[in-house]
Amino acid sequence: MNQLRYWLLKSEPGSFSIDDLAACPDQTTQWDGVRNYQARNYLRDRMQPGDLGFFYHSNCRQPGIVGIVEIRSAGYPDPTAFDPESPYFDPKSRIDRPRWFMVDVRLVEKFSRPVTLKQLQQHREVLEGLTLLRRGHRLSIMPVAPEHWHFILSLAGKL
DNA sequence: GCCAACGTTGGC
DNA sequence: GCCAACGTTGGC
Repeated sequence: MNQLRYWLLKSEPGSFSIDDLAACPDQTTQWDGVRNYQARNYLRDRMQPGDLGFFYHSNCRQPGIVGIVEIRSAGYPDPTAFDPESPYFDPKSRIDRPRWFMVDVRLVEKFSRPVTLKQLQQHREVLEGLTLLRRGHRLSIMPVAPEHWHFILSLAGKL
């Protein structure tokens, strides 16, 4: 078994919030629709069942980390790319040569007290190198260093 | 392979 | 709604 990793997964609560995840059967969903190559590489090559991730709400009134999810599968081809009816359809992704990947994600817990982006920014020194805090970052899937993971957990009152 | 134009992201 | 930052596209 490889070392488990930590992640941060962004979602716009207007389209899919942590409450939406909580409402899913088995509190599990397919994390589909990722259309960025770097994020794709993480999904396809790095994520493994048992990894944990922060669920981050972006592009909303109060951006921040709202809970924890568990990665429940390795990466596998994202079928929405093959579906002409899907907003995520990509004709360049073919069944025999899939371009986009996804994983299954299950809710572990929703924080009673989210860790806001503002809070994270107040600890720039400790969180040095956290991709989320880098200027102009746009990755929707990013790795989180173990020390950052634990520090953020402490901000959430979980340690 | 360069690079300008364009579309998207996402905090504010 | 603004706009800076970024990724992608496509002409050359």
